[in-house]
Amino acid sequence: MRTAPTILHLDMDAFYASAEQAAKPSLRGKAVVVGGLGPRGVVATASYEARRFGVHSAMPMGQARRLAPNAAYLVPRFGLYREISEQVMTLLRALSPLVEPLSLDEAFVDLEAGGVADDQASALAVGERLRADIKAVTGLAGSVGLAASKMLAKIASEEAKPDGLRLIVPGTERGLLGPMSVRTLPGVGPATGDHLRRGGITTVGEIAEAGEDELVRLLGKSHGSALYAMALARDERPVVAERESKSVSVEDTYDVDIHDRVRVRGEVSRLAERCVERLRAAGHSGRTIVLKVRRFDFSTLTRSETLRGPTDDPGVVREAAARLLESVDTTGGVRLLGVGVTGLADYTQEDLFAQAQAQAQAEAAEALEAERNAEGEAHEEARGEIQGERDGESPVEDVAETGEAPVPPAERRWAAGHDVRHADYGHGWVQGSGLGRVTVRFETPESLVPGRVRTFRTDDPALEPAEPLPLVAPPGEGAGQEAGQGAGQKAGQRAGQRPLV
DNA sequence: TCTGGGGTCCTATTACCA
DNA sequence: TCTGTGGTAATAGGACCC
Repeated sequence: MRTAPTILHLDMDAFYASAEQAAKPSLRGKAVVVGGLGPRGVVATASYEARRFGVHSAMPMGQARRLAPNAAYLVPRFGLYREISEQVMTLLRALSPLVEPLSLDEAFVDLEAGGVADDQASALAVGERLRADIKAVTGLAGSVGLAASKMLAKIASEEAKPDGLRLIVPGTERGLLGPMSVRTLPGVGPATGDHLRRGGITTVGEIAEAGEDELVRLLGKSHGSALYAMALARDERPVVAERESKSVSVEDTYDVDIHDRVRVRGEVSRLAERCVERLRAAGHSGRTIVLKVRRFDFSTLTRSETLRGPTDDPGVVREAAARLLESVDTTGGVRLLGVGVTGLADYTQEDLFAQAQAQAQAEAAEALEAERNAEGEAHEEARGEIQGERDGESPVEDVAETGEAPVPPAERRWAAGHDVRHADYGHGWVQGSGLGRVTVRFETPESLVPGRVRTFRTDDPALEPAEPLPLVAPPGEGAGQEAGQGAGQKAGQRAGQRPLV
């Protein structure tokens, strides 16, 4: 057990929403909700202003709109968040080689391994400087927790929010934890929380009092003893940099349930392709294909199939997914479909090719033998994993692909919150769209006052999608460095516009 | 008025093999 | 040859996290 608080946990405050507020001056100080905007969307992040209305993460969007009808509703822009995240992670890695990112907006840092802090005072200094650096580089606020273990550092940063720093002094952990809800502990969600409550346990202190045997009885060996240890503030988990991923998956929830079996097959095929794209981009191949189906009644099931060797061939994955689908009843409709690959390997293309060839040969020989043995009697159900492309004439897909190419509606092409550029008015972002119109607010992260709002036809040739601008201007580059940006924006300032939101 | 998308880990059951 | 036995994969589901 460490005796100094040298594990740091950083948590960016309301990350997606804060990034959008930094990018869009007109949203600063206002309720902002980022998430899926479709009929089945949920909230990814709500700004602190929106939280005052009761909006929070994972809440259905419809409910959020009822609670905060005047908030700004935006679709997430992961490209932007990833860039900001990289800037933050770079600052963290300057502190220590041991940085463990948990997501785009969270990470652990082992300060001791970095040699930047070995006692309370130095840890505090590092934490405060880090927060200042993050603000200077990204313009955003992050909260820092410092403690002797991961669990406590994370609890500390939670307590520090928003825009704060908290250090848990070694030796005070048990007293601090005792009165807290069991839900504070990592790994205790709604189900485990209910379980414990039924066992008469609602606080961390009560877990400690109950004893390990009782916890194991309630929750099982692994979970029970892990939780008991946490309740005693025992957590020896090291900070691990570079955890390699174990699976890759894509899934889509549809705005309305799909009933048509042919469409279901078509969607599964598309998902398989997208999954393989991601798999390849990550330089991986995988051996187990997983199909996920959520039915109309929200019941979810998975079906999986393990191939004889890893693959990154879209045809192979598509066909495995299609086979798995055949074992699933979709009458009644499906709301979600997903395709994933696990059992990842980073085989090179060459290896894969050689392996596929060897396998094809082996199976050809096998098939020949079978043919000899089973005198013309039907094809034994050789599942033909690797050499799937052999039977390329799949009638199923031909049918599936006859579906007309969907024309993206205006709301998709001009997604709320995305950046655009207009030939005359410069840089702005989509405030809303529909009915052949798109409304744009012309402002940049540098704008000092909310920008002016204009409405265009969705097919206006002067309007085009644009990349997000940096939230903080790089040194030496002032505002207005973007040609054309000034015009619309300054016009708005001059006229003192207070556009409606 | 319902309930996203991307993951991780754990558990139970079954199959298979030596 | 029959019957356990134990280990390891594969499969399915569920909880949890951000």
